Amino acid sequence: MRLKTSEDHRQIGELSRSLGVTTRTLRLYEQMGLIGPPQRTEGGIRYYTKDDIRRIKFVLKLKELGLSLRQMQELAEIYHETKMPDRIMPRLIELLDSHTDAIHRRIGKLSSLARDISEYRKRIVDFYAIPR
Amino acid sequence: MRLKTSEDHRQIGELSRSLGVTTRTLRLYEQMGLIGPPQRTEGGIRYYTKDDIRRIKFVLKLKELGLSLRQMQELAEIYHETKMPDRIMPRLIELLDSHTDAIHRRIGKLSSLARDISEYRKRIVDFYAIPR
DNA sequence: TCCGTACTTTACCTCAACGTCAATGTTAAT
DNA sequence: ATTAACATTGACGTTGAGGTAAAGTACGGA
Repeated sequence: MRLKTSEDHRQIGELSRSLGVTTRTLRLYEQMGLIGPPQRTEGGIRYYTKDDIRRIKFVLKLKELGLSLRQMQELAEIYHETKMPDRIMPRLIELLDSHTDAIHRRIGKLSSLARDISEYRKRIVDFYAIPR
Repeated sequence: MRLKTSEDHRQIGELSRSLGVTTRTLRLYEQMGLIGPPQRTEGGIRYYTKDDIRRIKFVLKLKELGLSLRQMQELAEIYHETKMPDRIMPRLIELLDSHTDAIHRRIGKLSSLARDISEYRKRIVDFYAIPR
């Protein structure tokens, strides 16, 4: 039997499939330092432990919440410097807050944009319909 | 006196400034066929007429409404094929409509995202605040 | 031991809409 | 004629988040 999905060690292909990302993504995150490098076999094949996987899921969650990879890199740096979540959590909250603000601003813009468009559309339709 | 802002002929720098875009943008739009090539002096310097400028403003308006350059290219092609706005207006309306839909979808996503974030934030704050 | 599949790294490609040089040419005014 | 300010084209860079291909290696089952 393959080592593929034994209790605590999953290799990249299977893991990526189960997480809904590509292997490229996992390697990229590793390369960017968002996740720590996992253990390897003699031959160099990555094997991810439960902890690794939790870490990855955390990163994916943050991404889903709209943090950019760059921001997560920043968090990872703080994390490595202090090793304590005491420092990282305030920063994370800060990032989430500013992101929320940005979202609300964006929503505002899009709303007014939608209004503009419908107005513009109306003018076009009127102009296009009446002249005949 | 410079020819820069004489009645009907404005050169690219002054025009771009007054429109709030860069010269690069105007040249790009021309290169992409979104706006027709303006007259040039003997030496090759672009001089924009009022008509040119109206056209540019139209393009910028559409852009403001969220049309991509690619979509405007498409419109320009239709326009060149038929030379009649009879064809172009329905297509423009179509594009505006689909764009409006996209905006509303995007707003929906962002709204739920904002909710997710605030929930997540709360969990973090709770977890961070209580344990001591 | 061989095969097929999964894995490895490296490196270039994608999209959008420009930004930013660089090297050179044109214009208008003095 | 010189100079300052502007213009020209072309090419490469940027941002974000990976995609894709190539060429080679590792592993597990038969």
